[in-house]
Amino acid sequence: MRKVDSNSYEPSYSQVVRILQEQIAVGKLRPGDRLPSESQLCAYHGVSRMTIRRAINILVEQGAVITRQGQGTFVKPMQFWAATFGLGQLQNLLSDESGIRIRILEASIKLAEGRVTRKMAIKRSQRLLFMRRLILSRDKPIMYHREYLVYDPSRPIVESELEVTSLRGLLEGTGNSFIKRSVLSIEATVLKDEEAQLLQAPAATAAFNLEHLFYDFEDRPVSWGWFICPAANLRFTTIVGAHNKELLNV
Amino acid sequence: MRKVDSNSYEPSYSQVVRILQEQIAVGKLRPGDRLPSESQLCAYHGVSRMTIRRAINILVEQGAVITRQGQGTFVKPMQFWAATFGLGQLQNLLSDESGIRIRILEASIKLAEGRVTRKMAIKRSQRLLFMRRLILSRDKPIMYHREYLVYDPSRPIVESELEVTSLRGLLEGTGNSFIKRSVLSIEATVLKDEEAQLLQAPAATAAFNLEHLFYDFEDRPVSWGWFICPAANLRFTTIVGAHNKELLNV
DNA sequence: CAGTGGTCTAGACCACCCT
DNA sequence: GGGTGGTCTAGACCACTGG
Repeated sequence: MRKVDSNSYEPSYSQVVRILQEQIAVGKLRPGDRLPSESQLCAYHGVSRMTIRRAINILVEQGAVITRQGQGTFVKPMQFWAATFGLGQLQNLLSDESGIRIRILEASIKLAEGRVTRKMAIKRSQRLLFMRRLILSRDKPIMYHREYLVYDPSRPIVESELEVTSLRGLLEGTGNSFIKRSVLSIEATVLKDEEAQLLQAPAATAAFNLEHLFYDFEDRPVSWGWFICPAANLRFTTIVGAHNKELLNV
Repeated sequence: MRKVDSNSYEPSYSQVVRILQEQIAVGKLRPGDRLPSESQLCAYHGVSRMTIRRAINILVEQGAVITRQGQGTFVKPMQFWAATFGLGQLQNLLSDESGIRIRILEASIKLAEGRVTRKMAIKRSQRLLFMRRLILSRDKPIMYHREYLVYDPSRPIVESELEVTSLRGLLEGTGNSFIKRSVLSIEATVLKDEEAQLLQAPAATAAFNLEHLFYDFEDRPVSWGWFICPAANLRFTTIVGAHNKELLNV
């Protein structure tokens, strides 16, 4: 079994993490097994207890092991429910920065009514900037976006929104320091006729609906909208359980 | 500004985390702002540097702040791309433990062919256990499951699969210590006629397709399958950015 | 009781950044 | 050079678990 090499450029705690990960990955440590105690690992690797603890904490955060006070540290079984899907995959879709363009289909002032007033918790009389955008990759439409923005000339967010021509700008652009948090949700949906036409897809195509609700630092909703992305363009993938980093590209 | 109370039952590092989170949440610390240096925080709160560092590391893992060696620690802007969606929502759907039943529609031995051989990287002659299950909640069908299992009497996984009558058992059950890792992916799809009929839904309803590929500790695929879940039953939600825990139930 | 992990300290040395 | 975060040590005391 390998030990920590204190002459390496890699920090000791990181070496310990790798060594333990490896033993789990090859099945030398199986789910439910107890790891050597911290003091044993200290003695074996010749490092201090804090270094060992740091390594173990990293494995805990990764979900690879679980610590039980008074008992020990144990290898976790694969937890199906622990799987998480990131929006990174969407980012990949849009990473071809140069080929991405945004076409603004509509930008108009509306008065709040119906669903919008409830979603954004605003009065019916409130003025809203309504926008419809089409996101194109190499001149092929890949996403459709609808958004309601609170129209308040005293808040510069509207201005910055109007200038947006890149998706990156749209979602993490210059103006986003006005946004404190955002509630996102993903639904499966079927393209409506209008959407299918805009996205040049057959009617009734499966699609993701990514809804977003942005809040400012006063906890007021400032923007509500959603992206429609045909299923063919997007798929969320993840790996759960013990694996080597190299597998992440599978 | 509040300080750490060393007489509290809450650990010091945790108090520091809360205090800093709070200052970010109320906008006292804005995106891009620099936090007080670690030594300043030590002096202010009257704790050691390791305690402060531990607190800051937690904020780093949460994505709330970023550290830059030689410069300082800064509040991160809200990162749309950092959003992650967990399978916890699916778990909620199935959490009504007593009301959940599984009906086995089919369980038969097949020979590998076509897609399956490629997905599972097995020979055409390989024998597979093919299963179709319907998951019911209070006698209403909510999910449909298809699965191919490598049929190898020397491996006990097949046996344990056949005994499965609860979903919890299926996904994290007794037999799962044979599974080292799993590749999951989510797609948007439209119910096929057969699926719609089984799920008692209108034809061409939007649905999620959750595909899973399980590997054993020898890195051999042992199970490939997918869940079909009508959109009405499932929605993935998450919050990104500064927020109080209480908001997570919104 | 002995052994485990959980918290915490008061130092140390280093790499890095800015002026 | 002076300040920042990054790594690490050698202790300490505590809470919890099991026999």
